[in-house]
Amino acid sequence: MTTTSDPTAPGPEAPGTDAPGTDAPGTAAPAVAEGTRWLTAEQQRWWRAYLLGTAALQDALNRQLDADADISLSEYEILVRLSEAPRRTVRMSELAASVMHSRSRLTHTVSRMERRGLVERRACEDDGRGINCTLTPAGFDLLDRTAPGHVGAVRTHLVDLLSDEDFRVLGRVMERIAEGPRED
Amino acid sequence: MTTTSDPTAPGPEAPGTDAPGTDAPGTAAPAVAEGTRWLTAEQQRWWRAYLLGTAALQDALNRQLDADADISLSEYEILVRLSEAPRRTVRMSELAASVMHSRSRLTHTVSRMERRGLVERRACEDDGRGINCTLTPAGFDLLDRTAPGHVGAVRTHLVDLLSDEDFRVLGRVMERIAEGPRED
DNA sequence: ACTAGTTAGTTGACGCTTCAACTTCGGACA
DNA sequence: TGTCCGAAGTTGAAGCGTCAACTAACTAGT
Repeated sequence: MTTTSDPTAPGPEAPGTDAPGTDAPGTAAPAVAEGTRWLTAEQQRWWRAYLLGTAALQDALNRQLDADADISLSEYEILVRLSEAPRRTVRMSELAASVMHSRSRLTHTVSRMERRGLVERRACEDDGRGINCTLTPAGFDLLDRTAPGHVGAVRTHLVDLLSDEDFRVLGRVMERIAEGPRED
Repeated sequence: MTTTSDPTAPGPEAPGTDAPGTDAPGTAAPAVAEGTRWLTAEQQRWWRAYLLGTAALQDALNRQLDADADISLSEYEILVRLSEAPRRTVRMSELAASVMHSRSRLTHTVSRMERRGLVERRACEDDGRGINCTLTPAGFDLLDRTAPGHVGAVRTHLVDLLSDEDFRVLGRVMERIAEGPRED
């Protein structure tokens, strides 16, 4: 497998059995707390697949968007949320919540997007603290041009790899994860 | 729903029906290419859940690890990979591949970890280009101390929210996603 | 009205990631 | 042997995200 360039057989000094990750440490491990509910070998496999899968998908989508429109997936998501809102306008804090960004992060991102002319900010009428973020025509055009390529990527890297049923399960599972444990 | 602070009814000028994201644009949209296979409303819902779910989980795990051990999830994964290897040693490029990081990213991360005394780098015997990365005792200790808390977080934010069957499906699905479409 | 507490949003510094450029080494082939 | 190409790693700059600190405005209790 090309990996075993090390000829040292797993002899006495070779560890590897008692390494904690998310699995149980080998039999009588030292400093490890005892009450821990480690993952089974199978669960560990799924967990690792999760980490690699999400990383791969994120990567693929980001690259596609960056190449096609010089925007990131997060920026794309912001454009989408705005495009769907009543006057293509959403308050900063709502926008932040809807894409799961911190307010700080959204401020930075929106500032960059504003510099590019994709969105505009304007003070809220009814709430002196609020700021409304609006999608500009240029921003909408960009989204419009970018959407087909993006959907294509989502399909090839995700949807088309799965049966309808699997995708449905994935979706429901993700909804539960997004909600999180009882009151986050 | 607290969101509709805007009293303007969806009248003539109010858009929102023809906004492309991953869904189909409303009826006769303008500039949108015609051949696009948009996502159905249901698929879109799952896709959005995916984005929010993965974001939430990443966040929760990173916070837990950062609070407990001042390391990120990526750093934790590196510690795990090393701890499992024959001499707690892995070549940089293999390590990068195993956690899906670019070589550059791994170099930077490992440099930081080396400064903290968690890992060490040493030239490869057999290949003049290669660099071996080894987990130090201090690094292993950190992993050892951190693992229980981390597994706990993985359980509360993921495993315990799902039935065994759902988790299995999630895992298999993620394996397919990680592999990606025919030859990446 | 006054104060305290909360919510909305921004800012700047610092840390992590990406990207392109670079160095070094190994393998193939003449 | 010399040359060429690709693989392994590193580097520094620039972009993005996080964190803590800050301003400003709403809310509430007195």
